[in-house]
Amino acid sequence: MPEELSEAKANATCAIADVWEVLGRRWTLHILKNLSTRNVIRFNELKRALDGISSTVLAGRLLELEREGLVTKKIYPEVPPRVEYSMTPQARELEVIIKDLARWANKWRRPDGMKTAAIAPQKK
Amino acid sequence: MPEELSEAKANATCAIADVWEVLGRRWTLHILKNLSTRNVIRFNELKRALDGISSTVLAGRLLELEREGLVTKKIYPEVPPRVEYSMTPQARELEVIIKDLARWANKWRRPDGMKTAAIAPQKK
DNA sequence: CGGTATCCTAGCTGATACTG
DNA sequence: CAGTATCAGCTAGGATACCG
Repeated sequence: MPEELSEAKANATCAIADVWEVLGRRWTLHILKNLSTRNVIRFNELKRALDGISSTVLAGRLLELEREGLVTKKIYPEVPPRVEYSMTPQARELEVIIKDLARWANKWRRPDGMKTAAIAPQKK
Repeated sequence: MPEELSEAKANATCAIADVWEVLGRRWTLHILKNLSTRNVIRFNELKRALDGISSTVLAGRLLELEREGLVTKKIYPEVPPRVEYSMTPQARELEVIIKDLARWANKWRRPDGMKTAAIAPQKK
């Protein structure tokens, strides 16, 4: 009777809604991707990896992800300061789904248009 | 040998990027949800179902979805005009993944904050 | 009915500082 | 190093009006 599967009138997307809002934002997916390849990563390290993102935005994205329970930050009271970000188990599970999505995307990749330039994050 | 699974440096999200841009936009998920419950649906019918969306935006979203190959429109040269929208097989496959996502979202539904209030029990 | 054409605004995004 | 504060630009989204 879990209606996650059989709902017909209520909105199944409700629960997704807020996560979706975060995931849909710029850079978020790329941040997650970078996190997924390493266990932990530091702020500027991540910033360099993304190259093009500003501190402002990166900090914002990370905060959102943290609030959604997808990322945890660990602060080391040192000087110079060190902060390590990592994915939560929740995010690890999401990772799997995103890979399904990636597989799906590759499978149906537009054979004609080819508008999906290999790298291009999605600027502008 | 398909590295959709094992990639470690390239961006797996690349292929997703443009679909993501569409899926991440407002209303899109809801449109898809409505389409998924019915085989075909007409413009204003959909508009009523979403209630709150403007013609401008709905038309835009539908066009985007069509371009992504997720939706097809069928125009009947009648008067008054009738246009039916439906999901493509590609979208049907995506539907499965989105349900996985919904399941994931429900599973990890914030037990504490409860900011994701299904129907918002408390205010603000 | 099923859209387009216009216009307007909130807010995301980014650049540029500046701190602990 | 790891951010915040501030300001500016652009654009997605919505309201409104109109047409085939």
